Amino acid sequence: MPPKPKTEAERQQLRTLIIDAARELFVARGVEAVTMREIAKRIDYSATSIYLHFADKEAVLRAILDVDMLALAKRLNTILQISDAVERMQALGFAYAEFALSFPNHYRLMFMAERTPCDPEKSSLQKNNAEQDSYFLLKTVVNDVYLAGRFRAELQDVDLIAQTIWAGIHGVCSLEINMARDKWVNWAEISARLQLMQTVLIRGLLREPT
Amino acid sequence: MPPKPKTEAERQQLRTLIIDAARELFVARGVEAVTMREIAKRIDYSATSIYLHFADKEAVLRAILDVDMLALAKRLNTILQISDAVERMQALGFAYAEFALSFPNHYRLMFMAERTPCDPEKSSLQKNNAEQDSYFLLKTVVNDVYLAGRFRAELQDVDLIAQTIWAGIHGVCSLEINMARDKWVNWAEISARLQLMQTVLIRGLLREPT
DNA sequence: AACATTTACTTAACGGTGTTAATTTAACGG
DNA sequence: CCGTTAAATTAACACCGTTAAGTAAATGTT
Repeated sequence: MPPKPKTEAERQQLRTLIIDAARELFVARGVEAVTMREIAKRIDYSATSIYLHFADKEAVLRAILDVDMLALAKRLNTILQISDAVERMQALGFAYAEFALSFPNHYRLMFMAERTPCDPEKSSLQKNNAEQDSYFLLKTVVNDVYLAGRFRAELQDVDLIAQTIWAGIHGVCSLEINMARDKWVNWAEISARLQLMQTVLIRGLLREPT
Repeated sequence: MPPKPKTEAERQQLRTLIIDAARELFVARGVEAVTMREIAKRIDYSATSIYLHFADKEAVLRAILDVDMLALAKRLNTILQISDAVERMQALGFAYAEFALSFPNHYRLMFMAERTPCDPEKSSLQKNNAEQDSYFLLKTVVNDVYLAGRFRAELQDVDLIAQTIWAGIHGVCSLEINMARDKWVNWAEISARLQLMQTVLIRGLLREPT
């Protein structure tokens, strides 16, 4: 039974209703496995109604990722209360990994699934705002360590350092998410793998005296 | 026009014809985007003929991965000619990354795409044979470094060390493959990222003197 | 030599997909 | 009070993976 006029607030409400239903299903069973009809059923609408709010399935996914990137950034920002720069950097790695391993399907959507590249222009998130942009937060945290003169002398590119740390932690998490059920490899405990990666990153990047 | 009898060799030939056509398409455009009808057209058969040789699309993919895992192992084995254990270990990392970055869609199928876990029972590859099992090759190479007493004293688990190296290299490669087109991040050169990861791994894992 | 059987393959068809077009229903502005 | 418009629906399209049913050629048996 379709009534007519809808305030902008109501439209937005329905948008987030769709996003939340879709996320729950995507996370539980993967994007490809979930149908538009299924998402619609979940919120008692017809499948075609979704197209009044999103261009296509991909657009629903993008909207979800935008919201979740913000959630990740918010979560990671809690480490800013740590005063020591190096400790803060390590804590960021652990917080990131905790997110990835707590919500593996989430993480897969965000950082492992094939997708069209994310354009800052088209995102609702503000780039270079640490509260919304997790990469910028990482860069900031790395930069603090850099300014404290704790990195090895030859390491002068903060982006390069940040990307190496990201790669290390992401490597551990993504292998865990994708391959850890594989019987082929005799996997060590994920906590041990994560801890060793952190240690290796710190030892490999910081100056010798502690 | 269907003739009747086919030798086992001919059956096998058709199997690899299907595999090769499917791989080419999968690698070019991703598994989901390629249809069975398309694979069939490529080799001038009807779509249903594929089902005479494979249970379903997933089975075609598995067969491809089996072949390609072997190809990767073969490629990586060339590093065994290097005599120094530490150099050999580094060379393995570079060779692995070269494979991943040269055949990104291949690599995605093998190590990044969601898939049912790989069971050694059902694979044609021999586990713990360095010529076919790349993880075993890595473990062997790591073990040589271990036996040479080059790792830090507290590192006693060869699997853990191997998995950390794998995670580091995989992290660099998978971020490159999935995210490097992303305008959000100011990416450093991939060669610099790979080199720094190698350096960090070596510094983080090996004993101090050299 | 004739014929039933088996094999390799094809076309037809099924249920389901993302998406678009056409249609209905309800509230608003005049 | 009625046409317009917005929100929703149902119908429909082209295509997907897969299965069922059908067809043609080589074989083994008689």
